[in-house]
Formats: sequence, C-alpha cells, structure tokens
Amino acid sequence: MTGQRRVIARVLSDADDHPDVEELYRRASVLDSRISVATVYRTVRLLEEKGILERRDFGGGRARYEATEHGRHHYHLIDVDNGKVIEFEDQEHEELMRRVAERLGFDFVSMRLELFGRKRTVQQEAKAPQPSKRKGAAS
Amino acid sequence: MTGQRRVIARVLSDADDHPDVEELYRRASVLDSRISVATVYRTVRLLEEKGILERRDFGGGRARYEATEHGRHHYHLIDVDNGKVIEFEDQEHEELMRRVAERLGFDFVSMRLELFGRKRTVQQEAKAPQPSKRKGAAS
DNA sequence: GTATGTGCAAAATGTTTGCAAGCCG
DNA sequence: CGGCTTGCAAACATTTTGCACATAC
Repeated sequence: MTGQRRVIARVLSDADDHPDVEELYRRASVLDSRISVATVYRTVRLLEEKGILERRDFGGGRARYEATEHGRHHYHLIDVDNGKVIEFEDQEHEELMRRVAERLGFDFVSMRLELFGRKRTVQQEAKAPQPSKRKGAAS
Repeated sequence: MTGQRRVIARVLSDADDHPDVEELYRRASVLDSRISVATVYRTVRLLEEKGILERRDFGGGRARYEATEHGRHHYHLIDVDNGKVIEFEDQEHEELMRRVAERLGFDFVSMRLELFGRKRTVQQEAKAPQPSKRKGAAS
C-alpha cells in the first residue's frame, strides 16, 4: 500500500459518479501532485482485477469506473444529449437474463445493459441545441 | 458507387457473423487486393450513418459490425472463453426498457444489451483451458 | 535488502485525417 | 471536366510498457 494507491482509492470511494481515467488523474493530482497517469491506469486495472472496481463503457472511447456494489445491481441510462448518466434498478432483469443464458446452454457470467434516452420535455423542442459531436459530460 | 464500396458492401451482406474492421479488410482484400484499411473504415462509418450497418462493442477494444435488421431485434451472448457470439431474441425486452425510460422521464432512443456466459458442460471441467488474454475469436 | 511500485517517455492499438492522385458520371 | 473517393502515411486518442529510480516493509 503506497501513498499513491491510497490516494487513488480515496478518490474512487469518494466518487459517486463514473469518472474516466483522466478525471481520476485530475482529482488525485489535487491530493497529491506527484501521481502520474500511468499509475492511475495501473491502479484501476489492479482494482478491477480484484473485483473492487467495475469498468464501464458508455461510448465516447474512454473507460469509466465505479465501485463494485455487492448486493443490489443497478444499470445506466445515458442522456444522449449531454452524456449524463442516470442509474436505475430493475429487479427482474438479471433473473430474466439468467434464464436466457440457461436456455442457450450457458452459465450466466455477467451482463451489460445500457439505455440511451432523451429527456422528455413539455414543449418537445423540435430543434434542441444538440451539443454537437464527441464531448460527453461527466457523471 | 465505386468498386471498393461495392466489394465492401458485398463482404458485409455475405457475412452472417460480426466482423471487425480488420476482418472486413481481410475478406475484402481477397476479392480486390487494392483496397486499403482506411477505405474500410470510411465505408463502415458511411454505412452506419445511413443506418445500413450497426456498430457493436463486444469488448476487446475493436468495433464490430452487422447488417441492420429491420423488424425483430436480437441481442448477443458472448462466450467468455472463446469470444464466440450467439444471437438470441427476447420479445419483452425492449418494451420493458421503454417503460423504464418513461418512468425516469426519458424518451427511449436505443439500448445496448450483452450477455456474457460460459458454456455449461456435463463435466464442469474445473480447470478449463482458458484461451488466455485478449484474443477473441470471430463470429 | 529485496520485492514491488512509480515516473517518464516511448510503444502499441484502433481509428481518423490531410493531401495528392484517381475514378465516376 | 469537377467532385467525390481512394491510398498512403502521418496524426490522434487511449492505454500499455521498459527501464531506472524510489519506496514499503
């Protein structure tokens, strides 16, 4: 347990969003400016292998991370207009997928589910100000 | 409509699996050896924008493609031991997700669902010959 | 003191792009 | 011909890695 890992672990457990490596690096740098990106990459990989962290891919090319929650699972709805992530639960879902896997002759290992949606507004603005190309916001 | 696009379109419509760009390039090269990877990238992007192709991410870092199917949707189960992809249908699924989006105040745009599983064998070989790290097979 | 972790910069990987040349209609 | 398409190689973005140095225990 080195200082750097302690700091990165701290940042991760404090986070209630889904930061990517660059964001983790930024936050960790505030607490200890002599941390390098390479160490962040190495640490998240380590923590993922240990099952402490989970890697997510919400599109946009970079991996994002969140602490593993033991017990109730949750899924993600991504707002296609601003990249914001909303978490939701769906009790029946995993059980349903377990049955699908079984039907196909497989043991369920894991699943990935992401929902993409657009905020439902009162005046369904016909020409919403689409934030253009590939600059997804955090969360 | 140039020769190259014709060839690439051909390869795509002939494919009943989920090739990545490298694989498409390989198959296209057989039919016309003077096609470049750049053209394959440009063509799949074009076809995706036109809604003819769909890009998938089954993990492993590279995008994979399959022809858009109008009508019944299907999902994918990835065999974690060899990367093979099995397609399956689940009638109720999309309707379920539409309701979830609605409950959260969103209009459903699209969803992503992947199931990861391991083949259920008779003699659950305790130490299966895991094909090591990151060399997912085709399909 | 030794195994392990780190910083840095270079390499690897997958994808995109600028540009000059080529093909299509 | 005039514009869209190509090939090539260079540029990109993210992630990994080799190596010498630093740190933990």
